[in-house]
Amino acid sequence: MSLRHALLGLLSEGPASGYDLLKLFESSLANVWPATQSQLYGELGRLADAGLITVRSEGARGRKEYAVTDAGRDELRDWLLNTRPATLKRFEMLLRVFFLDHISQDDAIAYLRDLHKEAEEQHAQLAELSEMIAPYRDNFTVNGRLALEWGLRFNRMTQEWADWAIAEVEAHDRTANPDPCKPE
Amino acid sequence: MSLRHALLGLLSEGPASGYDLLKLFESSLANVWPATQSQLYGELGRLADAGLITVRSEGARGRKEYAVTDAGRDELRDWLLNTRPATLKRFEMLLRVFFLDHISQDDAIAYLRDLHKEAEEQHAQLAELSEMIAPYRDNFTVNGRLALEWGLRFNRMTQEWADWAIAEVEAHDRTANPDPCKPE
DNA sequence: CCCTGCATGTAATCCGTTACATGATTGG
DNA sequence: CCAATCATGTAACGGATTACATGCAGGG
Repeated sequence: MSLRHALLGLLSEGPASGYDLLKLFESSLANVWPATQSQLYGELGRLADAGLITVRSEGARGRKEYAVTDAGRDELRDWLLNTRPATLKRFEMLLRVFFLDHISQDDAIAYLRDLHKEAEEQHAQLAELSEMIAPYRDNFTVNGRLALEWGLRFNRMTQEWADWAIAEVEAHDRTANPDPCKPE
Repeated sequence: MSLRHALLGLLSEGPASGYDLLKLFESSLANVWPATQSQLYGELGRLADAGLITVRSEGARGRKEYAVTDAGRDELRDWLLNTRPATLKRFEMLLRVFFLDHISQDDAIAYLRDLHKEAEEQHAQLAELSEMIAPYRDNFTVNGRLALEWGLRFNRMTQEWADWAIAEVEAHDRTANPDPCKPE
């Protein structure tokens, strides 16, 4: 239930509407915890029912401004202090690597080059974001920079790995097995 | 729908029962694409209905041995060649980093140390696995080693990042704000 | 004979995605 | 006045997790 805590965290920085929060998810949290509009409004309702947030005011166009309650703040702290991230990782990109022997060596290398390229592009995108937020000094941005640095290192690491993996696939001679898709 | 392709991939290495496949998921694919028993039997049924796999033989204790069909092999190749991984990444560990200003500096550092430790432990676990599979030379293991190397680099990277982040948090003096949980 | 491991299945529930549906306000 | 943006909500569907439920076979 991390969406719930993401919302509590964002609202702890200050009150906001569902729409405001959606924008925050699209900008700051897009690479870390994506969420859709549907999900967000649904969870806001549930948080309000549970008394962790309240509607502080209603504005134009049916806008509801939510604020976190003391109970909500407690819940956030408890999540941060007393629970550990349950990291069930699914990497489709790596799953494909397991089955690379079912396509030709050239296609396998093309796949790895593609991964390299994507990591390069995402790295560039994050570097740009890093420059954009450079002037800001608020707590949220300071924390965000820690996460961003992780992303930069992650993409650099993936590029280096892809280079290594390409060399590895090239070295592992499969010419003895000209039709690797049907090993029998 | 990657579970489907994971199953097709495993069955392309040779026929197996649901139980066999479950063991493979628990060993080889646990860190890349975890799947539960329920999910697996359900998907096997759907794959059989779709004609991508067939029951090659039925053994003792109701054991059904599945084998991939030509249609299934085509589907696997198509997945590998003509689709790109849709990487929606959710990192609860990083989400928490965004809200580190809601706990004390000491607690924040303790959290980062914990991440370091977990990465260290997972690295050790993967290194052990690496030694265990060292003698094997089959295609599946060769590919698996590529994925494993990514995991080793990932955990090394995360450790280095955690060290950097701890220094960063220590440098960012928050003594001026003695109650960072309630910034107002 | 009993325990462990082999072996399969179903049901409830939750979370996430996509799509549909609607309407108010503001700036050009 | 029209388009873009602000703003919220619901419904259908699919995938994942947890729990429940059952039973056979082989080794000690």
